Amino acid sequence: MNIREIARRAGVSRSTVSYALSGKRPVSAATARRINEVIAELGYKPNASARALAEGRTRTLGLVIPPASRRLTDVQLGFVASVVEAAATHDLDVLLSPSGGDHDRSFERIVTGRRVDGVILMEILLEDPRVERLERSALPFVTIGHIEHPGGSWWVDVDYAALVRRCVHHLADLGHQHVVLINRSAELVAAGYGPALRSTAGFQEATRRRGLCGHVVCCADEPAAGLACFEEVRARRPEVTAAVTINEAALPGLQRALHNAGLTVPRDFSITGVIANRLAEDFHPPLTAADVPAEEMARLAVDLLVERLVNPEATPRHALLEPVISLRSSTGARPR
Amino acid sequence: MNIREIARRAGVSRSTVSYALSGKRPVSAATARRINEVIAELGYKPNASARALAEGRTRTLGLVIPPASRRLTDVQLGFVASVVEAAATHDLDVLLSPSGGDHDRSFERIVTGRRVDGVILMEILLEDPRVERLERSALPFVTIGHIEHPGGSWWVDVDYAALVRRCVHHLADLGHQHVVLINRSAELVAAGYGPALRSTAGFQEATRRRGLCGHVVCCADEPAAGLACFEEVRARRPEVTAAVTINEAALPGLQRALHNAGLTVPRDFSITGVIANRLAEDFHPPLTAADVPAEEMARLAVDLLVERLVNPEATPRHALLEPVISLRSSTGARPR
DNA sequence: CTGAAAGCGCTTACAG
DNA sequence: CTGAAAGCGCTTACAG
Repeated sequence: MNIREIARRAGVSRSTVSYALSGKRPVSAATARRINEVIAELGYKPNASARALAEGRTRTLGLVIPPASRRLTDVQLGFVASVVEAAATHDLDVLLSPSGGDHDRSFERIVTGRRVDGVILMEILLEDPRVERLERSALPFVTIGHIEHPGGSWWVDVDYAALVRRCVHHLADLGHQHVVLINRSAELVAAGYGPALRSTAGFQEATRRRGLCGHVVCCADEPAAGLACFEEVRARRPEVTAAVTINEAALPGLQRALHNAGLTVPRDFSITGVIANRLAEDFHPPLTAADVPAEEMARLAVDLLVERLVNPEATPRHALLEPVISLRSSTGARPR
Repeated sequence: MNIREIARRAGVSRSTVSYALSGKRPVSAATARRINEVIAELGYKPNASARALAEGRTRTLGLVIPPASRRLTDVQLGFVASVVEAAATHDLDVLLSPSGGDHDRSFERIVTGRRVDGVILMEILLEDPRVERLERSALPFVTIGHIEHPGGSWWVDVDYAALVRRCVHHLADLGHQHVVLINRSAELVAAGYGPALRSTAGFQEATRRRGLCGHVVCCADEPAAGLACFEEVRARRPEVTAAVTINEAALPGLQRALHNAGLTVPRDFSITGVIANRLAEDFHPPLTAADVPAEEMARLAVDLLVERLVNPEATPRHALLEPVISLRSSTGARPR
């Protein structure tokens, strides 16, 4: 079942069928109708590989995700689904590629096999070999997260520094004087993971400005680490009355640690941070936090990439999102 | 940069380059070395579309996921990442397609555009139009979840009936006499979602056999519903001392409801069920539950699909997994 | 062991 | 408004 068969049955040439399908050349109403009838009758769809080969584009985007072994957070996973939906609105398919670990073959296939027209790269590091690889490849790409880049680049990010600053100001307004930032893992910080670094910077700046005593701790991305981390903070700095966190995976452990310590939120201890909507609402009590707008980020990333595909000469653009902080129930006045 | 250029630089014909790459025809050691040098030097990779067109296969699998709008559970999302990893071990790429909602175009592209060699279909219903569509299409596919099918079919599933039975037996052994099954949503049950139906069947059979008083309630896939659902059970059936659940999304609400009711698990109330490892361990206290083995399911699904691709005449095979129940800390003797 | 050529199923100048 | 033909970059019988 191919275009030749459709042409034969409709009594026209293959080019006419092709043009009827693409609309790139006018086709008489009668001919178009006949062609469409045959197509509908046989359920014909052009062969994607043949079209890609002829057109020089695949109508497919690559989405590079962290490997499953490094357990994806809720936000990350929601982001994947949202990218697929956003791409679908442009009639683009999405090819998934794990990277890192021992998945270089998969990443190389994406970059160099001309399987995709462009790439969205999640979870980039300040020094990221994948970014360098993509830059050499001439394949258009958009990153989630950003790196300061001389020539400018295409990205979407959440302004972690600003959000964490706002969280600190909120706590300062409530009278807290000793606060802690529960950051992502020490490995990520060492690897130059932007959100972890920028959160620290924002935290330190805001605590300084407000005259608070601020303390930053790294915490692995898992509940057990959250528990241990909080217990250590309580032991070493009992004067701390509030925490800001960007570590979603640690939340259940944090919750348990608070419970174990007999602390009631927000009466005895306040918590805020940058957390996926869904997780913030599942916390007990619901967290006052900046909701990471995964859907919006996905949509913007796809839109930027499409813009770059349509116009390869476009000057780099980006979007730095600063979602509002949703006031829920996890922050309160400093206990005395 | 194409195969002609490689051939020219290596001083051989295009076919020899192709055979050197595929190994489908012997190539003299000297020639092979020369070709490989040129390839390495130029970083050449065959154009995937051209190869797909010539070979008649795309080396790509389609993974049909539920739409992001219907929020994916943790298990489902982990499954996606695991499928990508399992496919990568076969050097296969994965094309993602949301289905349901208004994503029929995407699904149709997958099915009919010859974009993929085979499909893995998640979250199937007893009467699933997508399954029927795939059956008509002659595209090999494997489902996650199964439907009784006359001719046999290819699938991977977890034996929810057996696992729920085992949970009930466990509770019966601990002396519980009034137990409840917290099922997935009424909509899913109405739509014929297998795990929901089979869990109910297993629950009813086991409670009958052990002479327990069992009660089944449906619960929407979200924390708020879990909370409301549990409160209603407490109000209407205060004699209930244990719950079995397969509803992961409701767990945070369940947790909160238990807390609100002043119940300590497992002293006052026991909980068990079929729950993703990660969530079971995040519960407080950690849940005694059957861990849904998402990674293993993903690997098996990919392996089955690959087997079917390699041998189109193979008789349908399937895998019904019955993971062990991990004893953690959420079940105890019936309170008196 | 190697090459020349046909063919995969499209798109798109070129010509009318 | 339409058609014949070249071309996209591979693979694979066919021939030697």
